[in-house]
Amino acid sequence: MKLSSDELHARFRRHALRLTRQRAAIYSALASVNSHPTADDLYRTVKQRYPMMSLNTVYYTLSVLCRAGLVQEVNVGHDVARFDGNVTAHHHLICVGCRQIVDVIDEGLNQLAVSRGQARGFRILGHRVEFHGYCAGCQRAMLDVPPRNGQKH
Amino acid sequence: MKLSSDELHARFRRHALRLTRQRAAIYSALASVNSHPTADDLYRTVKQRYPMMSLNTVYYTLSVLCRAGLVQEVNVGHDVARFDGNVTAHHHLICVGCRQIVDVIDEGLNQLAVSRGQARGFRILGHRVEFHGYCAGCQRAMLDVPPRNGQKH
DNA sequence: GTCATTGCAAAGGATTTGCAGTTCC
DNA sequence: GGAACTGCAAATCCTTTGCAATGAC
Repeated sequence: MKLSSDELHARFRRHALRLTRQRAAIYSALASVNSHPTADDLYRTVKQRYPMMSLNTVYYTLSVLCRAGLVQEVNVGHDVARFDGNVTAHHHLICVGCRQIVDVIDEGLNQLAVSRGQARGFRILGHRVEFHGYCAGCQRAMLDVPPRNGQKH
Repeated sequence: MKLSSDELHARFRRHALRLTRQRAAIYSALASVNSHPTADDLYRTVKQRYPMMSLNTVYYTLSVLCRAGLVQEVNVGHDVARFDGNVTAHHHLICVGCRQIVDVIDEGLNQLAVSRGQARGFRILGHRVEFHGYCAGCQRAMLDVPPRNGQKH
């Protein structure tokens, strides 16, 4: 959903972050979408309104926002980094066909813990669950076009 | 643990993979260790016995083994890829300090499922759970040296 | 006014690709 | 014998870094 200007200012102030036009644009774009875009996706989106925006700034801003906890980085394999403006507890469904990422909200998954015996003295800060599979669209596509060998994923 | 030559041949044959000296060395090195090495770690290990080994071959071999299911790629953030010769169901404990990865064997975690309502038509193939935290060693180190600001992670 | 942030260009580094020679099945 | 694998070098691509100019607080 769209973020109000007041809310935006409040969030940045709460985390003691300077609010620049670029940051507002990048964070708003990310927070208003649930598609887990890459840095480059965000760059292209934001550049439409701020043509002087540099990709570097997108990366730098995302790293600042990540560190502040306003944004989360999501990993799908070792390809490009993808970002998530939703920092409430949730997990992900990942399509190994088209790489789309869908949020999973499930209180049970939020409560997972490692047994004492397995924890090996770790102090656990959090956890992530990723489900891998084929989304509805990719399943349909596989029915239409029979699978080939050597297909990546 | 060390892998017998017979078992090695059997595994490769079972997956219809050609067994070369390089592949034997790479796979043995990975299967006999539980430290989740990078491609470069494996390269350096294996190069000691096979000095002509190329890093490219390590990458190529790992990709073949991954696709065959003899090896698993593990992601820790978006830095280097790390590999796991243990392909039985298990999950990971990841130290955000020193980046070490420790296996978690827990039947409960293996049984996780997404509720029908959340699955959005996905056909789930598998899932992974990552616990993030500080290992015992990093906790001790933090006590000795008080934390600084701006510390990555 | 000060210091973080920005934009540009260039560097860095993990991984992939092209290709000729070699080797396994 | 032929397809797959290997090694070398070069290319690719995401991300980071250096640095001077700018702008937020």
